[in-house]
Amino acid sequence: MQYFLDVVLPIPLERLFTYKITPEEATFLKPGMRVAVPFGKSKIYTALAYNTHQDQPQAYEAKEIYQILDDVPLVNNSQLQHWEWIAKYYMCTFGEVLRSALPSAFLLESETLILPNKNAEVDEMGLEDDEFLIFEALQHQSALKIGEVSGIVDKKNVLPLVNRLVQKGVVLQKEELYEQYRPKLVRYVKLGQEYQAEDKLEQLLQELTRAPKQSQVVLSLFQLQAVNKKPIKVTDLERESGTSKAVIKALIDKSILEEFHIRTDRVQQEQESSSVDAITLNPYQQEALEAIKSGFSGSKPVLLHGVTSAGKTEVYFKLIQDALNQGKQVLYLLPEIALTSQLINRLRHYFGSKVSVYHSKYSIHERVEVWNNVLKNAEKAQIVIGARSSLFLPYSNLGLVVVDEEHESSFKQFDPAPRYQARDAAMVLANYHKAHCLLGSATPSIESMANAKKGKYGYASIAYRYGNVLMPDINLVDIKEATRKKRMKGHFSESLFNAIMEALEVGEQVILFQNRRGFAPIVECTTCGHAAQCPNCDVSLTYHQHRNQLRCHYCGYHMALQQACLACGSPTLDKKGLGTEQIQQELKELFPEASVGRMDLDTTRGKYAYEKIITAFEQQEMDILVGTQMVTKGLDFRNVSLVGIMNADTLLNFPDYRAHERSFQLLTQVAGRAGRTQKRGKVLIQTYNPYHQILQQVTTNDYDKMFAEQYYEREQFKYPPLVRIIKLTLKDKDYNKLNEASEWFAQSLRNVLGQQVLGPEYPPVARIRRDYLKNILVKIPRNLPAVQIKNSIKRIEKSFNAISKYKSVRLVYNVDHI
DNA sequence: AGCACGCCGACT
DNA sequence: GTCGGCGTGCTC
Repeated sequence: MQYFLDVVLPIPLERLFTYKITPEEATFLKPGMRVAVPFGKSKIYTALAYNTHQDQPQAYEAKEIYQILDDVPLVNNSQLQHWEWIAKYYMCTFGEVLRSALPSAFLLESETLILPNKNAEVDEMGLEDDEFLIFEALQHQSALKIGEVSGIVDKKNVLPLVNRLVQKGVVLQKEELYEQYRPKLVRYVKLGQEYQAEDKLEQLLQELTRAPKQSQVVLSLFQLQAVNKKPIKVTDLERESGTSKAVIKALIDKSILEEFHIRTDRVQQEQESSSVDAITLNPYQQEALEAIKSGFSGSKPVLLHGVTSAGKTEVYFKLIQDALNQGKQVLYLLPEIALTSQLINRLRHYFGSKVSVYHSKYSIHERVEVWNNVLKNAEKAQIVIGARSSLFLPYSNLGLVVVDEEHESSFKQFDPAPRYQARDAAMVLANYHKAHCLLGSATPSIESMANAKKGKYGYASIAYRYGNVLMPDINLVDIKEATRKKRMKGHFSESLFNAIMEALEVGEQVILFQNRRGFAPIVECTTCGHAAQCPNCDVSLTYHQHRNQLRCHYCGYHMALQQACLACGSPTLDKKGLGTEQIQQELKELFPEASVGRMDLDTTRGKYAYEKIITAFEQQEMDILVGTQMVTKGLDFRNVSLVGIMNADTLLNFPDYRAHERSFQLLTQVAGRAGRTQKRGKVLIQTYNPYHQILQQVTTNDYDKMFAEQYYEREQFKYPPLVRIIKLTLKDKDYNKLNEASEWFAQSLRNVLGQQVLGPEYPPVARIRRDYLKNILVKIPRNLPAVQIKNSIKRIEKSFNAISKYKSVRLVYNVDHI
């Protein structure tokens, strides 16, 4: 009897692939195990076993699998179910979900190796120059990778060359599968067998009198051993003895020391479960907790709406404790930028070693370890705190999902597929596990609040800040007026300037928010009006001062700043607009005594860059911190008394139906950084438009009014949450082809779906990386079945793909596009 | 997505 | 004349 295995490959192809397996393999294989399979001409890929069966494929001869990679499933059934839901709902393939869900170290791919053919007589004279180069290289090296061959002959495409060599019998080809994950081994040393006995020490030191460094090492080893009985790390010994690895190596070579390795987790938990004082809630928090629990008992997700600094975290902690007491796992989701060590430390403080962290700044190895711990339901992974990808971990026993900063738009993955909304996917996940789900925010998203009002979610609120701290005092500064009266110092109004001065005088810190990185967005010629454009995208280049460069924020293109205008040659270049860099520089001139830090994408690259800035600011090494969105999240700085928003209008004028909602959220969140202790914090918002309703709502902290107004507008103009939106983006290098293709697509959609189809329209940036873009929006009324409409769209896509002239046009779906 | 195959411009 | 550009088609 012949058995077959259907697998999912981590590629954007809709269908499963079928491989031949033996009866033994059929018994052994379970869904969710990884298998290595040959795919295409020569490659070996990692695939996920989906199901086994006996239906022989008719149209082709199935290949055999190459190898089974797991003893037990790496992915459990509820994950498979959940991933399938994501693929369906967000209109992408299972393979795409798989690719982003599994840590990359689990997805091995083969690499072609070139080996010398030992058995062949090689006619050296019959070889071309480049063939000879490879032949010679293989006399010294046992194998070459394709990339290395490429380097030796300095060519890009070396496959014809390799094929010629194979034909001439000079080399052999082999596909090697690399295991990317290696357990971390720590090197330890102990005294060699012969020297274990007490009395040998003296003799040993005697022997080493002529090697002072070596005897120092031996002495240090004894000292370390005396302090505790644990094994001694080579690194510790090196430090303690003040010598080098070479000295220790010499002792190992002499067999005086013996080395050994112990496998350790990269993900270290320093703190042991500590018996910390129980969390005590104030009456407001207690009330919220009761409300949440009553929502949970009705099996509803609950929205916790607590003002900034209300102490939502303590409420979460209580609920986490409850879940742990029931022996359940907890997932605590946060947007990437809010995952600070401040919070992680607090969590570890209460829950000790039960906490695991999972996010993109962790290495692939660390992610593998967290994955395995969750899979084992290990003690140290009872609580997972992480960014959106942590909802893909192999939970078996989830009791609580907390989504903090629920309103954050970064929960929606933008690129690549799956373009999922982690908050929504987390609720679905919670549902599969029959777990409780809590959404928390100081400024809930319109859709979550709408769900709460409809009774679909439970609702709890905390209206007062923790410890009776007052809400910050928020004031608007009219910079139109100030500019007219010439009362501006650079980009600072007099009021903001004075407020900064006052804060600095009493030794308090200031945060300034400017939602744009770089120095000045545009460098424009005042003679001819020309501004340098990106050659690949339809945007002006942004000037970055620290490198004196013009950069494109879409494709990364950069060039040196020109001395004269590229169009007319006159040197009258003027910097327009405002970025964080420029603010920083102006501050240095206005407040020469103050130390000014900057936090944006450019200064927070690298694993610890972000932490460093925060720590420096926390420890008051900086007086003023200038930053983009990053400064709005989850940071708790005690000494900040003033928050300034350089220009609120850039936020409000964003061309997007969510601009107002988002402005309110952002401004309220930054404002919340001010005055987290007894003294009332001060917030100054500079704007050209002080009568804007959103700014009024921010100053009066009137969420309800904001919600009512925005909800009304969404109703009027048919936007979420009243409709669902699917955005289709078509891309092509050819402008005319794209236009034609998108008209075709939009028309076909209209034929089926009628007036719910908008566009095609160019997005604000109509060309990115040499591709022209066009968007089509499909609005689905809440009362219509989304599944059917998605199927209709998929059908139209099929017909579209059958039109050969549109072959090159790429199509991207974005479901629930923000 | 990769990757091979296949057909056209710019260069040793 | 070849090298290498990317358009097109296929992957069990």
